[in-house]
This record gives sequence, C-alpha cells and structure tokens, in this order.
Amino acid sequence: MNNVSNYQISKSICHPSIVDTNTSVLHEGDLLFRMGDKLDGVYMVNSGAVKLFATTESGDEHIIRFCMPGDLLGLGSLGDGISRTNAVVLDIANVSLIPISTVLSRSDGFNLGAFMDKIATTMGHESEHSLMLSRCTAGRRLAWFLMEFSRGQASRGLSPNKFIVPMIRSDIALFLGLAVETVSRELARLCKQGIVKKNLRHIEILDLDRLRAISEAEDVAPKTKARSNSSSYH
Amino acid sequence: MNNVSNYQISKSICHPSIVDTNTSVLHEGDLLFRMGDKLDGVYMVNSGAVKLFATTESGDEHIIRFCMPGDLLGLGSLGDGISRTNAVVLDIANVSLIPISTVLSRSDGFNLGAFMDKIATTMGHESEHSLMLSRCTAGRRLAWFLMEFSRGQASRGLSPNKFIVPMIRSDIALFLGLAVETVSRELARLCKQGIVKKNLRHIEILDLDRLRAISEAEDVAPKTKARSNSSSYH
DNA sequence: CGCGTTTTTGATCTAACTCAAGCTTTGTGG
DNA sequence: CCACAAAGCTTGAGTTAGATCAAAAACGCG
Repeated sequence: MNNVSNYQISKSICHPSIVDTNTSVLHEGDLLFRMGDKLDGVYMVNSGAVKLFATTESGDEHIIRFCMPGDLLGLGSLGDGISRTNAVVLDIANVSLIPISTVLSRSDGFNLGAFMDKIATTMGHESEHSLMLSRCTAGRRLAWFLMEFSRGQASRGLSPNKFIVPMIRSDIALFLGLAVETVSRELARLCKQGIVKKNLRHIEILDLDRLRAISEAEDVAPKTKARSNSSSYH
Repeated sequence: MNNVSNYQISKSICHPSIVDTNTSVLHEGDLLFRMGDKLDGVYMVNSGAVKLFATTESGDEHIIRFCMPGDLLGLGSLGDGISRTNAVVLDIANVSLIPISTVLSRSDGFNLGAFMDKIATTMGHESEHSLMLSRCTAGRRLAWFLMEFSRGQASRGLSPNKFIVPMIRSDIALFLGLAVETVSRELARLCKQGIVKKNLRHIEILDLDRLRAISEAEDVAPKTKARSNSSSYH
C-alpha cells in the first residue's frame, strides 16, 4: 500500500498530530474490537484491510463491509460507545483512533465536515449493499462486488484491472449473502466468458465494461411493483 | 401520534427555536425529496411516517427504511448535499429541517452528541436489515419486521401489541426483499399459528414471545462457515 | 512431505418466485 | 346511495435460482 496517499486521506479529517498519537499496526487475524466492547472513538484505516461483521448467537457471521484505506470503523458505537460489530484484520493494517472527544469537541484539528462526508458515503454504500442483497441474482452481486473493489483500487491510485483481494471466498460469500460454492461457480462463469481472469485471490478484470453491464443489469426484479407515488412535490 | 413525546424527541437534538422555524406538514403521497435533489440539511420526522427508498433505472424500488417519529432522513446527503434516495410520505407527517450549517456550526442549540447517537442507531438498524436480507427465511424476515415495528411503537409510548402499519403489503415486500405474495402467505401462516391477528393494515400481536422466537431463530444459515479468527486481541 | 485450509465441481433438493385468478376494500361519479 | 373501477390482498399451481450435500483437487505452511 502507498503510504503517501494514505497519509493524505487521514489528514483530510484530522490534523496530523491527532493521527500520529493514536496509530497502531495490526496483523492478519488480529481483532480490533468485538461486539459489546467499549470503544473510545472511531477508527480510521490508513493501510491494509479490515473486515467488519456481526455474529449471531449461533455463530454465523454477516459481513457488513470490508474496510480499506480511508474508511471509518466503529461508527455504530458513536452513541453509547458500545460496539455492535466485530472487526478483524485481513491484511496487515495501520489504523488510527479518532477519540470520540475529538469528534464532539470541535477542535481546530478536526474537520467535522469531512467526517460527516465519510459517514454519508458509508451510508450510501450500505444502502447499495442492501439493495444488492435484496433483489439481485448471484451473478450480479459478484459483478457488483468486483466493480466496487475495482473502483476502490482506482480511487487509491492503484490498478483497477489487476489486484489481489484481501479476503477469501467464504468472506465474499458472507458479504454477498451467497453460499461459497455459488461465489466459486459465478466467478468461474465470468472467467469462461472472458470477463475476468482469476487465480485464487489474484483477480484480473479483462473487460470492465461488460462487468459493469452485468452489475447494473436491468433485471433487478420485475417482481413487486411500486405504488405510484408521483403526486405533489414539497 | 402523540405530540408531547414527539416534541421531546426533537428537543433532544435541537433547541425548539431551530425546530419551530423549519417545520412543515406533508400529506400522504407527498414527495419530501428525490434522488439527485439538493438538500439543505437533514430532516427529522416529528410525526407520521415516511418511506425512504432508492430506485433503479428500470423503475424498481428498494425500501431502505420506514422513518417514524424521531428518525432522521437524508443522512446520505450530509457530504455533498445531494440526495441518493427518495422520500415519500406514507402517513400525514410533520417534519423539520435541521440545516447542514446548524450541524456543522456547533451552536449552543444543537446537540452534536445526540445527533451522532441517532446516526449510530440508524447505522445499527441498517446492519440488522442487511443481515435479515442476506441470510434469513421469509418467515423470519416478516417476524423481525413486526418485532421491530412493535418495539418502535413501545418506544413512542404506544401499544406494542396492537397497531396500524402505515405501509401496504408491497412496501413491506420491497423492504424485506420478498415478493408480495410471500409476505401475504407468511402473514397468513402467523395468523393460523395464533401468533398474530390481521385485518389489512390493522395488526394485533397475540404472542410476542413466540414472534420474537421466530425472529431470532437459530436457523440463520448453517451455510458458509466463518474463518477461525480468534487470535491475538489488540 | 503431510496435513489442514481453501477452492472447485457435480448432483440433488427446496424455499421462494412467477404466473394466474379471484376476492375485498376504497374511491369516484352519476 | 349505488355501480363501477382501480387498488390492494390472498390463494393455488408450477418453475427455478441458488442452497445443500458430497467429494475431489489445489494450495501453503510447518
């Protein structure tokens, strides 16, 4: 990962002095926090990858999102400071803590607008994720996942066509609400179509346009028709 | 809806003077805003019900959540002020605008902590919704929906056992990622089991415990097994 | 090299969708 | 106030996408 761009991402929210004093490095498999933990603030991922997930009593997990450089973690605890999710490091990561007091105390070093902006972006992603889970075919979910990852790469100045994903197949499955076997099969299909090339976690996108087309397919769900809403406009 | 409690909810975030000057009443079918609109802030629902949803090019909609008294709307636009969602009134509603400038300018009348708290709660709900969409049976999704609605009623000082839901079946279907027919069938099943009683939008929960049991059933998905994560703890 | 983990492929099964149709409720105009 | 139309809800029958079960192949670390 590129340290220069990571540093810039952090700076946009916090003054360097805030970041520097609260940074730590975690390794693959490390738990950043788990459900029920008391958190002192919100974490920002500077490098590496962290998976954020919820677990049920029965031990099943649902992956909420994969946090990459620039992403915030632990937002759900902003209220009472108690985390409702678990965070595990997938790839050696550098994360910094933004204390809740910093967020609320409007010191000069903290950019509340940029912070709100990140929250809004995060919520937007969650909505899209939710849309994918509710009304899309397995093939489309996977295509969307790859497109999103590719976009993320591009936004971090890395190659949007060739990358190594930090998660294993079952993580992808858990994120997309599919069985591992389905993820494997759909990925195989994309390969046969010449749209991507894969070798375990090494992914190469050969035809971004076609992949985008699949991810945006207009076959979302000709099921339930919406109520006609178009009446007066406030 | 109970005006006294609604007022109290608003007051916890904004000083009354802020709320009073930005309040308006909207009727069923009214559009509060739609995707692409420029918003001047975040809306708070004081009474009534508003549905928040995204639409795809093909006209399908995905309902993100139903906003009830005390809920915030338009959080996704906190960054650039552009809404990524549509908001339509289901039940005559009183909403007030919290200008973005109020949020960012830390005036005495604005409680940033309470605001963050609401954001955190909202994110928690979204995660739960997402979990339901990804790994649960139709029956469990519906049970969860009813439980959540019931909890909301209780938190607003209304009956948790008997209420009139503000949305039609297809809205519930769109929210839960199911076909209308499935919602209808599952609701019929709950009735046959003596757990609820229904008459169109009038719902009576006869056995809250059993409904909760269904909504929390431990059959979430014995599908994909999670990677063993339990290693070092930060 | 050997063993546990991850990935893949094949065969079967099932929950929920789709299609179709009837019924109930609500709203509108005469 | 009734008739009719539109919207909403329900039930039945058949189909299917993706889950589950089973097992083999590929990887990678000690």
